[in-house]
Amino acid sequence: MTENIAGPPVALMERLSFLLKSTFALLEGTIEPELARLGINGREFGLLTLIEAEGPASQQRLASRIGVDRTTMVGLIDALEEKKLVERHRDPGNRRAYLLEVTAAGRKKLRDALKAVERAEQEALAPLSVADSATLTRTLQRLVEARLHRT
Amino acid sequence: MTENIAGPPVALMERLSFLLKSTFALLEGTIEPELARLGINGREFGLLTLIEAEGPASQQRLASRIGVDRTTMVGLIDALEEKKLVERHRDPGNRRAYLLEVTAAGRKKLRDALKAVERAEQEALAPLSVADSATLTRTLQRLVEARLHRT
DNA sequence: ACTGATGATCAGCATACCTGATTATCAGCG
DNA sequence: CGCTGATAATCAGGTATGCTGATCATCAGT
Repeated sequence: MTENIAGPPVALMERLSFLLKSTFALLEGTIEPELARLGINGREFGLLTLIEAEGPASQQRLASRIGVDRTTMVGLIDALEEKKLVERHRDPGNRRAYLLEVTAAGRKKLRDALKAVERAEQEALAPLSVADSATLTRTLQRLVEARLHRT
Repeated sequence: MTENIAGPPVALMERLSFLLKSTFALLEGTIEPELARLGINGREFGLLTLIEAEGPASQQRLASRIGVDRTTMVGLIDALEEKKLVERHRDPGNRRAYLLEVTAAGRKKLRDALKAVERAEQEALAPLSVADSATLTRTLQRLVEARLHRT
């Protein structure tokens, strides 16, 4: 009954980093195809979410919020702008910077994508009870928040 | 009291994929420097763990166990072999394949690395109670295992 | 006006990973 | 035996990604 038919060995199943990486990969495998049908990817979804939540903000400010390099952000915004989901507006109070804003189409896309992501998350969490899913989310939130307060 | 001083916006803190990725990054940031002092990285640690657990096995068999491409495995084993931590032995029963084995030095390295990893994990989990940490690990294990049984 | 800092951008480099082809070996079958 | 198709490892090449350092425009303070 305790065979090890397939999958990783027991030793790795004890390693938190392996579990986190595997679980993330599992979730990504569900989410990315869904988002691809909407013409975006997971990172773009996250960035859209961020821009909408943070209101108009500069690229560097947004980049620092999600741990993306400033030079990488250029390409990400390029892609979103080409898809007419966000717009670069010069900041009148600081003409070096842009104020990034989500377009109406971007908000629509975000709503659709959010539905898809939530569906994918629920599917990925299907093996767990609702209570256990909620506990998992809260536990991870605590870890991420604790990290911020330490830095 | 509910200010949002820094860190990601509330909207992203609800997204499981974001939480998993962030938590993994957090853990990696602790583990990798520790392993670097031993001259290996996280992936090599995982591979060493796997080879020791799975006994002598072929590259492709091991690769499939951790979701690594067969061509990527070549370079990984090259690096471990150069460090004298594993050895390629031709399989006498199948001279196309190698049987990979952990050397004595590799086992020693693995023991040291395991200690470092466990220390880093405990540090990363410090914000949680021991019970909550155990729950987190078990929950993630259930998700990963459920995935295997579905495939 | 001059100086140092900042926001966005770009060129160039390194890394990582996969696709497809190659070589050696195997197993099965006439 | 000697084919034939499959398999293990490898390598060459392309692609994607992300970073470092430099550049240009702008700002803030003197």
